Amino acid sequence: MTPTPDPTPARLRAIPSRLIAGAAVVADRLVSERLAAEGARKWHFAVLVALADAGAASQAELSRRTGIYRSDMVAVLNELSDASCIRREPDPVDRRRNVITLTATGRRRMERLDALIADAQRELLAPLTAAQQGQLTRLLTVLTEHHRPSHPGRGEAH
Amino acid sequence: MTPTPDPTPARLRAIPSRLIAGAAVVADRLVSERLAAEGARKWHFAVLVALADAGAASQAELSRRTGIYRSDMVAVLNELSDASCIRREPDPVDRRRNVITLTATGRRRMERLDALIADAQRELLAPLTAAQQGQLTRLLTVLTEHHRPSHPGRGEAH
DNA sequence: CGGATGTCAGCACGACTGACATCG
DNA sequence: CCGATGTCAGTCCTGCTGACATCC
Repeated sequence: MTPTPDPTPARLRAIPSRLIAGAAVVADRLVSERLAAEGARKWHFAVLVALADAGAASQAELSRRTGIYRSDMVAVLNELSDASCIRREPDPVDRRRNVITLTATGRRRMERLDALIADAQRELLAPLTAAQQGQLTRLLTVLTEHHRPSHPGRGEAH
Repeated sequence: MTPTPDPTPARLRAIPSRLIAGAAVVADRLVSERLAAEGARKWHFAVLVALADAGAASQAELSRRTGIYRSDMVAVLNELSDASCIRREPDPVDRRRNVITLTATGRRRMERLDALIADAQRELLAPLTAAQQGQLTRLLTVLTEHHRPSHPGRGEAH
């Protein structure tokens, strides 16, 4: 009957950083569960999209596109390679680099995962109206954009 | 000169769960850095507030109020106890329990940490107008409230 | 030479599980 | 007996660091 009153003190519930953290947990669970059903993780999807949308690249470049550390990128690419989603070949013009290429299998997989993630987003944002969903993403975009590593103060002009 | 163009593909940047995750990283860094300057972590603050706002309680009850697992609560309380912020005494009426009480030292520490965290929130939300800050917290409240563990579908009425 | 690259080993943390003894 | 409690041990994941050999 009683709607399970939240035992969390109001003062804690009102802290924005805590709200964001809570939302992140929910969002991550939603996404990860769907992807897990397909044996994938979000990093796989991120790399696949980075390749599909911006073309073949070195591992370091993929790190920058996705935000994955280049140390961790190794394992992700190994898994994607084992699943024939990508090819990893030495760069003929720069022998330090590997050129990562998306395969047809990889593209199909990306599209499949894309659908799963879109579902998760829908479920995540379901409690909000369409207008509110737009507001939220806009606000978060401004916020994160403004807090980029290269954006500690307010700009790089000096 | 060029403002360091974000190499992240637009498709990835537009995913709400990714936006939220990014914001969570920023928020967590901001808060944790401030607290680290004082040798504290967010769990310490959460427990102190839970005690100050809702009164003395058992460890299990504190777990529910703060969201910290009762396994991990042990270490947090040990640290708070070492710093004389709380007292941990066996409950005379239920000998399984410990009664956790906030000390005067603990209350002062809580107030100190509260100020630090408020600073962090201000910095976090600085890129938004006051109205937008209100919108964001409201939207996130609705979202998280609606995705509570006891709230998977849309309500407990049936 | 300085700097980038791919790789590996390892750390610190946080969420979480399992087990256990105690007790209501 | 069932269930809650406090505690400990240990797992898994992730963000991140350090080091190293290779190469521009």
